[in-house]
Amino acid sequence: NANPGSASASSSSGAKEGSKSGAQSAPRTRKKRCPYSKFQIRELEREFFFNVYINKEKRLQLSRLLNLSDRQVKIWFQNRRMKEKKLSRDRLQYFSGNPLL
Amino acid sequence: AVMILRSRFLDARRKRRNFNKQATEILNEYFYSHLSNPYPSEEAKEELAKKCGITVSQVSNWFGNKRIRYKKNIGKFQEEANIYAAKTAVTATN
DNA sequence: GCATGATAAATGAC
DNA sequence: GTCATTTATCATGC
Repeated sequence: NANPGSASASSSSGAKEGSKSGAQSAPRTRKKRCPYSKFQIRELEREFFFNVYINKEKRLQLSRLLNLSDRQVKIWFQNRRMKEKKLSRDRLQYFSGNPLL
Repeated sequence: AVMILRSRFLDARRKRRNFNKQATEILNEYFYSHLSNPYPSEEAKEELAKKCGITVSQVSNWFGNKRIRYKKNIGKFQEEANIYAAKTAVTATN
């Protein structure tokens, strides 16, 4: 898997786009999608259960624990909220067809 | 009990079933007749979903997959493109 | 064994 | 912030 979840971390901080000064790099290469580990998902879901919106403080704390960037944690919560909304829509449609079971 | 239903529902989400041939025909017909801009509006998606007997999300999924897989290998879809191009041409003349 | 539909990271418009 | 989307990955069908 080569996930940064357990201990062999190398991604988050290291893979930053080095476009501070100097030559402005070409159309910034899109970050390759890397699935998160079970541990990372569990912790993210745990926090999501308590509050769907995470504050900056807990975000930084969680990002350090999971070896993810704060941006990654922020985006994960955004995507997770969208997922929850879609699940609600699907559930609604699902139970609308069946009176009960 | 609720949790059981929920977990069963979540598991069933990814149980994939292929669309029937008619639905695929409709989707492909729209895709190849809008090849320059294969982005159906929300209203168009709803209409396609209705005609295909699937959900709007499934229509979005289909177009998302179709766009990238077409772009990634146009040659593989050339034959398919020609078929639907001819089909739309026939319907246009009628 | 790939084709195909659905989901998970990541981006960008607004 | 939402939300449509891109891209890779997953899980299944056949």
